[in-house]
Amino acid sequence: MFERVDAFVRDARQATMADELGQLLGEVAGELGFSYFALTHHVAFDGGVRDGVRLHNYPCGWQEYFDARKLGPSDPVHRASHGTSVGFAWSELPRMIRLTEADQQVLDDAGRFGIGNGFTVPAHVPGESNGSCSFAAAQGAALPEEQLATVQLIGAFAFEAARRIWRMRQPPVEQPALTGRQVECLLWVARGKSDWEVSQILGISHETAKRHIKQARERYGSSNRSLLAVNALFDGAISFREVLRR
Amino acid sequence: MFERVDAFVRDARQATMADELGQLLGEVAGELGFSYFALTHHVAFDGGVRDGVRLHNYPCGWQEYFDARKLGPSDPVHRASHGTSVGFAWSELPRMIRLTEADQQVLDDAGRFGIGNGFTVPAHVPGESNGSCSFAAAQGAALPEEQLATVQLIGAFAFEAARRIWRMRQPPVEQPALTGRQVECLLWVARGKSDWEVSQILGISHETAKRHIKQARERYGSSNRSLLAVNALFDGAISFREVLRR
DNA sequence: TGAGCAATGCCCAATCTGGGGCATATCGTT
DNA sequence: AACGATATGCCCCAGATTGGGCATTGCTCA
Repeated sequence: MFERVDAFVRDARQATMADELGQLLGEVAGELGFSYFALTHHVAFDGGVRDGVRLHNYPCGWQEYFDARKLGPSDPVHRASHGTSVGFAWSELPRMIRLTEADQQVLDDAGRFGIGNGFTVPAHVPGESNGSCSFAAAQGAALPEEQLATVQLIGAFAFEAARRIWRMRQPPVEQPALTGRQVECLLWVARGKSDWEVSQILGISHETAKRHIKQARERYGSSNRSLLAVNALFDGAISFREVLRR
Repeated sequence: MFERVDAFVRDARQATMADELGQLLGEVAGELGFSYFALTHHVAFDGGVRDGVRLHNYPCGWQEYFDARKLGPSDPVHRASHGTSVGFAWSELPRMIRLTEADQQVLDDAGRFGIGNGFTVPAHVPGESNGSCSFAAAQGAALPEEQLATVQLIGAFAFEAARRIWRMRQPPVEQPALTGRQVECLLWVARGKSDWEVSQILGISHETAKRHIKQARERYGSSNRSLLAVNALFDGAISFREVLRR
């Protein structure tokens, strides 16, 4: 199996086009005993090239179903993947997130489209949309349970290859990271401090603190400090651990 | 090799204490041909139990060197790991980030401590500190280049095991119960809406929206809406997926 | 059937925030 | 030497937020 993984990693590194990578993924998925694969960013797709990475061989109609409901960020499998750093079987979902009725509906509908049980490997890079790479059996077919380690590897390397290809396709605006001072201010903002309090804590003027916070907002395009805190937490610029420490 | 990985994953899942996991990591690192391992969150450590995950067997003195310079978030290897979703050899660093003189100094100093070349596997979970799991050869020794796939697997599963152990260690937080309306308002607050906008969206008066938001703040003891959003996200009253959907 | 709570509404006043603009000093890099 | 990025400072001002208080309606549960 290791040789197969190695071969996939080598091929994936060579690939220069999305279709090529899709082809490779389809082949390896089949060999591992899966009918389907799906490598995607967890964003709502509505046609733009800049939407994000997406490669899959799900049954006809599923993508339309998925997009019509804008499931990218809210699909239960995607949501569960936001809470872990390694792959998991979909049968674990109830232990990972609270499944709402809408979630259950999505899972049932997937079954109706012919999608059975599956494995999903999360792929998160700070500052980018969250993503994942899934492998699924056909409805009714058994999931090759012993393949989690292999799938974990294939999924991770496939996602990285996809990132590389998408970066080549549109190398554009690299989002300027927050400056050190902006992060410091941001931490205190997320801790509920006012501009003035932040200035006293950091030993700078009220106006300068305001400025750093304003620039952090602009970096994220956040209209106010609440959304700023949410966005910065989501992409890892600051973490709950730091913010709520002590 | 796959059996070795499987055995590690099984053992790691059983582990209930950090030291146990460290022991397992040390063993597998040695078997793979590495002298050192380091599994850590990328935060500045200053002694608190809540600082984050950190397990390593680096040479005596290195941790003090590292902490004195607060390298957690700025260490060049850590920084490089923030730009990828799969493991990489440290020899790739110059192609991944711009190495400043300070970075070069850190790498040179690591060599003086006896740390040679290594592999690092990133581990990111939205809303948590970034982290990674590294394996390094002794200074002068060759890096087992063919082990990247194995290291990728061990690193990922080890990090997840560490997250599980640290979560168990954290004291459980009791949830202030929010009313349904409070949660609805809160969602829009976290999305960056003003009181007035929330009132229009929910079809209630400006004053009533203010009231719900105020009461939600009081439930959490949050001094303002930014901290309210952070607290509510942290304990799961609202989730990134709901907030950032669409 | 009365207490408690969720949800709704309104008013006031002090403070905070967000959007402008202007300006200087210090770094690197080019 | 010029440029860009970062960090620092100050001013103005409209609108948003927060912290008080007061009051009604409908529901549930003991």
